Amino acid sequence: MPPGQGRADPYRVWLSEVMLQQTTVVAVKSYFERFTQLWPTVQDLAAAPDDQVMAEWAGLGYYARARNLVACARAVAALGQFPDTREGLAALPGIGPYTSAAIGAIAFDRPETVVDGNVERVISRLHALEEPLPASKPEIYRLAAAQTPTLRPGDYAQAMMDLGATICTPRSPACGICPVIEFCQARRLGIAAELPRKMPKKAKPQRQGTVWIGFSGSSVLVETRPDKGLLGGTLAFPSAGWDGSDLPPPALADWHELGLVRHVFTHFALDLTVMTAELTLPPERGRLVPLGEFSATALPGLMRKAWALARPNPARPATTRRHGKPTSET
DNA sequence: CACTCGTGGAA
DNA sequence: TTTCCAAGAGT
Repeated sequence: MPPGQGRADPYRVWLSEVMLQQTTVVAVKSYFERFTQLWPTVQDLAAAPDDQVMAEWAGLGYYARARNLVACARAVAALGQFPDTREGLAALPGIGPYTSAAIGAIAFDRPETVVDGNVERVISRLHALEEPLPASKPEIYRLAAAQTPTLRPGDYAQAMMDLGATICTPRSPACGICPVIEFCQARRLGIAAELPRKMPKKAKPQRQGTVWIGFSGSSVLVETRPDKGLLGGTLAFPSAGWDGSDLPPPALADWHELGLVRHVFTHFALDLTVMTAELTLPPERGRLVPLGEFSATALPGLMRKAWALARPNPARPATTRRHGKPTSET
């Protein structure tokens, strides 16, 4: 997508913008390449099975994005093409205020006001906004809209985001090489690095839970999680105690403890006890999958950590199978 | 409007 | 080790 060279493929713009929601470019890159290779067009993606898309998304996080991605692809396939207006785009699942504006500007050359975290920071500093986020968002949007050009709005939007990502960074902004330093009120006041101010965030509560990794010969017991809620729609091992569910083990068996997995979600931290057993009775939930057909890459990060303790042939045996406090407690 | 929803890298 | 946080959306 050379700057100023016509328009980018709406499908690729959409896919990349959705993947980049709250996710770094480095983390997205390989996923984007994989998705566009597997599904070159929105029609291809629309025809893909849900579980295959979920498996390819595994590890990227925020799994509602993957579920909305498929729903959106199917809606667009039914329409025949992507809507070319912000309103039309925003009506699709997984496309909100930011993404609809970004696609409109980048793919359809529309002068939409594109405001992401980068733009919020750049605008906050340019105008030295002292009011903390998120209360300052309406004012940020007004100021951003007032300086959005009608010429090459897509390049402008990406330039603003690149400025925030590479120069006007959250910590230690590189004001010395900033191309718009002469317009920056925060720099003039010497408070650039302190903006935007933010409301203090709540501490993360600690949760406990248990995950059961059961084997039956050369098969392992897995389940697909409900679409709603934590890790919604992902492949997982049966678990309980941490996500609102309080189910018993998925099968009556001689479960024994393998260790503890620590994981941090957006709004809580989790200590998950990993149990394993050889199943001699049919499981009451989940399904047995032959290890030859099982790949940990289809699991979300939390479940990959648990699998690392239970997998039959650890390529590299972990030096520590137990986390927590090795000192006391036997 | 406050809360839910992942993950991994950097300071 | 702890904290922050990254091209937000849905409810």
